Amino acid sequence: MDEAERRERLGELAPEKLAELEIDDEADEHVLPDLPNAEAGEVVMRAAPNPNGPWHVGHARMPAVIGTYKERYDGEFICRFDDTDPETKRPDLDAYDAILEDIEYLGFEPDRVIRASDRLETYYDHARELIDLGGAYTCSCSGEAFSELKNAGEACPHRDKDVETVREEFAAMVDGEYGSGEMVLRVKTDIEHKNPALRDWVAFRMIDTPHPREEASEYRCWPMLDFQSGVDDHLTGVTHIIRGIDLQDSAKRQRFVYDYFGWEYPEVLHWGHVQVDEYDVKLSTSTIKELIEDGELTGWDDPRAPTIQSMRRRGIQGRALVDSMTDLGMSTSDVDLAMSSVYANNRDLVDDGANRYFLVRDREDDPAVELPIVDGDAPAPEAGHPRFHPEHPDRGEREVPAGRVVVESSDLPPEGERVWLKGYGPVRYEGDELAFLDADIEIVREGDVDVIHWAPAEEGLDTLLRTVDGDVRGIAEPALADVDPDTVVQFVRVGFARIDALDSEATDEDDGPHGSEDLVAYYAHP
RNA sequence: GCUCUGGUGGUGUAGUCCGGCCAAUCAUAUCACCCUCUCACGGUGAUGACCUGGGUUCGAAUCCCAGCCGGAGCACCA
Repeated sequence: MDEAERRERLGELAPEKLAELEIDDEADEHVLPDLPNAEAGEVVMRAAPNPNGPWHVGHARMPAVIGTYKERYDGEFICRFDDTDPETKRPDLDAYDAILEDIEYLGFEPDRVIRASDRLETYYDHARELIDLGGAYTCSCSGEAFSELKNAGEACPHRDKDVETVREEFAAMVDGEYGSGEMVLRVKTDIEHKNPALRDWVAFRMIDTPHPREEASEYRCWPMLDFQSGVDDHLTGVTHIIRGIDLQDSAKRQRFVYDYFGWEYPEVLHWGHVQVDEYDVKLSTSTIKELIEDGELTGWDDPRAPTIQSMRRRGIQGRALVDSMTDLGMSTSDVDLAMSSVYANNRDLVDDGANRYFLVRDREDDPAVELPIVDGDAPAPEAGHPRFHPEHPDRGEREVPAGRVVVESSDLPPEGERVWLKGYGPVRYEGDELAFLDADIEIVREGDVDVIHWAPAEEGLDTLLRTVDGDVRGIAEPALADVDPDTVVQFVRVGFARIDALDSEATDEDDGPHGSEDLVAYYAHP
């Protein structure tokens, strides 16, 4: 009796028990904890990426979690680009759209997309208001000088300037009359606060480098994250903020501004950093960017890169990544995401749809060997006919021409022993040929004979399989030529892969496509 | 140094607020077996964890104290 039947029986015998079971099921789907003080229809959350590059897999967590809560609470999902540093975290103009595409691939669509660099006047207005409230002062101390005073809990001489002067100096900042480092606007908090991180922090500073977006290129006076983000969260009606533990003090800093304005601070949740196993590459936009610039990686979608674009090119569905991310929960400690969990989720999603094909790999430590199939105790058929999918006979069978074939050398039995070519039949390995045998599938069922995959030597497709661990060459069966690019297939006994192209374009990579391949595929996982 | 913050199997997670139903949940991983033209899927089983030490209590993963270990902030980065 399978699960469905069991439930049906239970429904007849004890309906109330079945109802309990179903309630439990529903609870299971809520992997994430409830949001504090959340009311359906009134939850607003935002992802606030810095557009300094396309996303790595760790970035999937924010849209995954926000998107999941949005669905649960019928809330709103804002994507706000916090692009207020034209210099050290300089925005990459292509990254805005790349990030939006990454979000779409994950299966979400932001209800609103905004850019902080469009909103400078708003921040200036709030700064002026804050100055009038006596909550901010212009300061020309050097960073080091102020830091020393701050650590000693002492105010700098600028702290007591009269509002009029502050107003004028801030206007001069906005007008770009100071150079980088000459003047900042500080929020007046508590210079003796026991946590030094909260003492009179910088709200605006001067940056000489123009912003890469043309619309914002004239501005020189830029808000710091805590000011900009704090103002925007309030103005856009954000009710729940999720941020990393690196921003643990942000809420405490921003509360000073909220208090000046009489605003109510949103609920805040923090979570730890995500690391991903299986990659040598650090999960960091700038590191990946450097590797690409140095030619160590071919691009953001290099299969060896721990990026969203790479996942996508490998045929891993966004949903699989999202499920793994929500499984991570909301813990404040750092977590390691096991890629095997993403793969397990993806397998659930693609196994049923992925048709089966043969790819014989030709690796240095396990080369493909080419052998003719000859008549043995029985005449050798001209072709094999394996199913497209073991559980879907209705999808039909492929035709794999026999004659001269290739197999992976480690699959070959000892000389004189038998092996079953999947979808074709039994052969005996005779050193330089494979002799077709008069035997039926019983020899396999008895356990004496292994079943292996194979491909025709002549009609086979010269294939490049790009994997996390580097490129693998091989020969694939010709039926793959009829598969549309972007289809996810399973290479029998190898793993799932996405068909990338049916003819390759040459690259200047050491090991990349030479342009002669008939097929390029990206490996997903076993 | 100062200030936050956290520690449940290899990984993630439930349980911790309001001690007993927890000799600890679920998933993944690994191994074995079953199924199978031997991959994958599916099924069965096994492996494997409450950071340490005290205390409170009839009873502690849960409460208290100390220690150990980890992460973060103290930027004119986000």
